Amino acid sequence: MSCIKTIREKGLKLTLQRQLIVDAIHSTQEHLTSDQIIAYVQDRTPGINKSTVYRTLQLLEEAGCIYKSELGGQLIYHHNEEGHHHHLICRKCGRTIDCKDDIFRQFEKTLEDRYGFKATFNHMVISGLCTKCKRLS
Amino acid sequence: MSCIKTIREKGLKLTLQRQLIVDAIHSTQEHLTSDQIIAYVQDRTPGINKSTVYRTLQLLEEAGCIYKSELGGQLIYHHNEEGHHHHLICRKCGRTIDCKDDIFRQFEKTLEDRYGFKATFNHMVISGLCTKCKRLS
DNA sequence: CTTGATGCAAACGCTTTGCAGAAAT
DNA sequence: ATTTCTGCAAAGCGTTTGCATCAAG
Repeated sequence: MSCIKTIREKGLKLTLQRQLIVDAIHSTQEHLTSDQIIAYVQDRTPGINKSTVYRTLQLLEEAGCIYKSELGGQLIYHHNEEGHHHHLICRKCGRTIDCKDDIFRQFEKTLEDRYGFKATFNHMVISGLCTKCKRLS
Repeated sequence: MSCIKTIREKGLKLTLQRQLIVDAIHSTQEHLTSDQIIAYVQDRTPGINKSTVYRTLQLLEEAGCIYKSELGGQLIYHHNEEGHHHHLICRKCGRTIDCKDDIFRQFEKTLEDRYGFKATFNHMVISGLCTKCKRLS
């Protein structure tokens, strides 16, 4: 669990709260909203405060342990175990497909050729329809 | 000004407030935040209320006259004169480059081939470096 | 005259902050 | 013992809502 190691290395204190928050983020390959993280943590140890969760998420983000993105006006969090990657989210069933950074290579080239623009794709969240839902619609 | 026409056609009332808000959105090719729209409108006619602006923006969005997206945690608004299009925003100088929908065609195909995923790109905002800033960095 | 829009103030949801007490090192 | 973290409560921010009044049609 590299988050824990990072916390130690930075001389930060390793509290139960922080361990639980790190757990929550690693509990899924999908994104979590702050509410989901708060629920996970409070479910296991009632009494843990929202502000602690928000503070820890901020800390973990600054330490590079997690990513924060936006989806539908909500902030969402994801761990950073496998480096840069992206998500395809089905707007019907909500299924998330992870994909690697290299899908953007060709698209980046197109943008650079046509507009001279060097795009940066940071942990993108792309909305659409997955194979199943595409067939049904 | 097709927004005005749409308002009329829908039997909605054409007030000074609404005209000013439509003006604001057409005053630039770039995105505007709600704050910028509120400022534009109040600058010309002091006393116009925020809630009127928010209500009108919602109305115009539902009528398909404007787009709402998110950028850096903020909601941003853009008129819809030329149909679907996208923006490349330079994270250094803030310059906005408009680009047409067709830049995504090939990328869409890649996603469909590799993941069976039918992506939808709605008025995307892509961050990166423009030609000038790229050279300087 | 009728319907719909406005301004105001208050509520909203999510996130952040100041502070005193509590826990990790 | 010394930091640093926590819970609490309160404030912050952008946005939304209920309501009485006002204006467009």
